[in-house]
Amino acid sequence: MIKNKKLGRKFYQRSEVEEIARDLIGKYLFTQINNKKTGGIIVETEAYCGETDQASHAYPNKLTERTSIMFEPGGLTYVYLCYGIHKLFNIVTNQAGRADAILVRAIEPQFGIATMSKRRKTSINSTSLTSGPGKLTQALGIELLHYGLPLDGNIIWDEDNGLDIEITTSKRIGVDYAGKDALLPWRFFARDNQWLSV
DNA sequence: ATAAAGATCATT
DNA sequence: ATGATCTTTATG
Repeated sequence: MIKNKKLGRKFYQRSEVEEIARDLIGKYLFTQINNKKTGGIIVETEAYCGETDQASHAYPNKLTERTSIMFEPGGLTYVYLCYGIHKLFNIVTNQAGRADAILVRAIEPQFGIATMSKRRKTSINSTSLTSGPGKLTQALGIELLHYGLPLDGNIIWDEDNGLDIEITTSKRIGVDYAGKDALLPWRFFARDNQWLSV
């Protein structure tokens, strides 16, 4: 019997962002938007640390209108527009004043698949349904207006479950501008999963 | 007020 | 490989 449970503040407010990014693999991510519940299993994440990590929007503790939410306590969303086209979904972590966040890069679709394929304009069993950071936000209905929402179970939230998944790491995708930090092994993904990005 | 740069994706 | 597309940020 699998017991589902929303993840609490304690989970997100730990100080090691890469540890949380790893722990998120295998958890559920849900949205309830326009009266449609959609979601799946997180299979790929990336950790970003605002204080030390040149790849982070908040490096080096850079406070702007966009990054301000990252300085809030963990358990909020950070949504931003990438390349003028795609909305990327992040989860803010750590304590107030620590600008860490985790980019969710791929999920394995599980709930509301018909709704997701309609939003994506892809066939219902297409492997490109949620296999990338811009794709999953489109499938889940996440928009810029969802910036700063708490992951409290009303609109966007995570749930624990009984899954035990083998996790692999690599350098992060698309952050070659980050110098030395581009090589950090801060991308986490479920091994041999068909719903990964790229 | 303007310019440059993207944590990507679909198409060629 | 390349083009799309537009917000955010920095600079003048």
